[in-house]
Amino acid sequence: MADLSPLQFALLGLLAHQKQSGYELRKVFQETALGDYSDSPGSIYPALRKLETMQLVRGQSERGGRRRRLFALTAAGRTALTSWLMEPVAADAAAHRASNVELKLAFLSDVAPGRLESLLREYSEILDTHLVALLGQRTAMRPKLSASAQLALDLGIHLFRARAAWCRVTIQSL
Amino acid sequence: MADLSPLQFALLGLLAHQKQSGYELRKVFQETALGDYSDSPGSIYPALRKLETMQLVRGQSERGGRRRRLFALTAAGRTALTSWLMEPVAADAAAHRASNVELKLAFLSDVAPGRLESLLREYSEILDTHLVALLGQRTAMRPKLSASAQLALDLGIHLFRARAAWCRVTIQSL
DNA sequence: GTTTACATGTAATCCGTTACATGATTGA
DNA sequence: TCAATCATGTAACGGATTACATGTAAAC
Repeated sequence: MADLSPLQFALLGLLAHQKQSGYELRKVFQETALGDYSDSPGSIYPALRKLETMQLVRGQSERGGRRRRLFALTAAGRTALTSWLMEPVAADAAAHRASNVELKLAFLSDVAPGRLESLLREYSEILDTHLVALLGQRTAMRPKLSASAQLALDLGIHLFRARAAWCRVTIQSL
Repeated sequence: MADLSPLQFALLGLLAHQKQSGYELRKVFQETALGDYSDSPGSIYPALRKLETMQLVRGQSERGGRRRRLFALTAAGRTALTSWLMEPVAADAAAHRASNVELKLAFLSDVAPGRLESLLREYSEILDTHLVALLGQRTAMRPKLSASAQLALDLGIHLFRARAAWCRVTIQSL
């Protein structure tokens, strides 16, 4: 199974929710905070076509009114999306793709709602170990860092703490 | 002035601190949380060469011991770095490059320490307005979102809040 | 003397961005 | 009818990733 780009997973996730045209998908990226993808057609349409040749989505031209293509997930597409969501969080963390987890979160209910709690637990654990590493880095490098570099590191630590805290609260509330 | 990639700015910033070889720079990306750049030579060396042809850095081969090239900022390089740091934060925010600000933070003391407070203030303001937008989005879209999509949005909001809070505290402490 | 770390490079590839280009439909 | 929105595409470009490739010096 060739793995896909974050953009392609985002498209699969959105299509899992409902059939949409390229234009509609594009607007989602424009208007919401779903990853920082370009709102330009040059990214979405080629990505969709690629997913189509991989048979993960199927596009059907509507007739009547404006010409447009409605894309839907295929069974294979749903499988690909699901197995991505099921992947251990450690894989993303190892690849330094922290935001992948947050992207996954957005699509979980549509495809694999049972995965929610385990994903949060895994994420929480990864965050904790990463935090320990960052704190170690801080004490080790403190003397060598300029004042603002220390601030940058502090901000990083602060954000990881915030993530971890959010995970804990959210797990509690389940 | 052609603008540079985040990686190139990161390299300039690191070189502003001290002369270093490509190998040393590479290790910084490997070992620290400075952006999520690859630790592979395929990214750093070409980027350095490009900076060199632009005359923003100058590399000098050391003789004796191992063969290696020590890179240093040129005057033009320092100017380019400084003007990037001085750029209004709004420009980054508009380009959806939130993490650019955090990258800038890391290098501020070495080049433009006076910029620290104004940068934090600008960032803080941008974060606040962005937060308002996100909260609006949440109330507007709440009914249409799946449970996990709401969680993803919540996490996003939580992290922005954490950033904003950190800014306020840090500004206070100056 | 052989492994490990130092040190630099190139080539293939992929993918996102930017910019350009086209045309249909709706609404004022 | 004229502007705005809907809707899709392509072409050029840049830059990062991956993998490959090479060689030296230190350490054991």
